Amino acid sequence: MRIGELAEQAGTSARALRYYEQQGLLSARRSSNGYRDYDEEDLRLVREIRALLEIGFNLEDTRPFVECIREGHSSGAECPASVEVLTRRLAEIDDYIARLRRIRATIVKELG
Amino acid sequence: MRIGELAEQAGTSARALRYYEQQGLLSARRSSNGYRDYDEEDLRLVREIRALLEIGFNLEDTRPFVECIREGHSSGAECPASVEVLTRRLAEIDDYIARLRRIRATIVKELG
DNA sequence: GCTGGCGTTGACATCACTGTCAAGGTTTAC
DNA sequence: GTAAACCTTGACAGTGATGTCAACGCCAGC
Repeated sequence: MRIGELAEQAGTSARALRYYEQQGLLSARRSSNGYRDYDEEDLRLVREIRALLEIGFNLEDTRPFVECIREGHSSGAECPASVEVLTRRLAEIDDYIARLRRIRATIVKELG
Repeated sequence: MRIGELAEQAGTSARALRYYEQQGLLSARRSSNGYRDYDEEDLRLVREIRALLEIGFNLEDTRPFVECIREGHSSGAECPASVEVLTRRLAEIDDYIARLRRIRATIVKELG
């Protein structure tokens, strides 16, 4: 499939896919005319990336998941490096929630 | 007081203060040599700005607070426009905390 | 064979705030 | 009187992911 279709299926843009490729997260065979050519595995990969981005990871954080899938695992979260990223992010979220709670209390006091 | 001292007292940089001025949040008398000259009121103003930035507001959001203080109120949060900003931010925080909780649950499940 | 829609690369724009540098003027301390 | 430390303005850099535009190539339908 070509880049436009992959983008649509994965809910993103061709521009974003080219960027992921530039960052080494995605690679594409080329058709004889130079067009990028993707398969179902690429679709799974991009969907994993998008899902992670949507919950607040940055692109670099998605790398272990991508590599995990490339190594043949069905879920990107099955590899130690991915687990480490998940664990770290979990701690960040807990910290952030705590911080937001403090800020919330400050605002409520201001409003009170 | 001059810009360097104000920056230090307010815990920021001269660069940032010039930026606030450029954005119309801060104004400065000029000494005969062209140097910016600030007083205690400016210090209060900048501290208010910094406090708001630190709890996640952007510069534009601080404008109502700054104007509130300029109008003579002792706290920037005393004016209706400021209250509106605080209320909006409170709702955003609540939404964000809820979202983070959902993300947290997702991650915990992944790690499961 | 033309038009429209897709693809290609490369480059610049965005947001918000700040760092940093250049090239110069001023003040302070010795 | 000179060096260090401050000030001035203006401009460019960088973050992260993506939008957007330019200038061009390819292909399908009519």
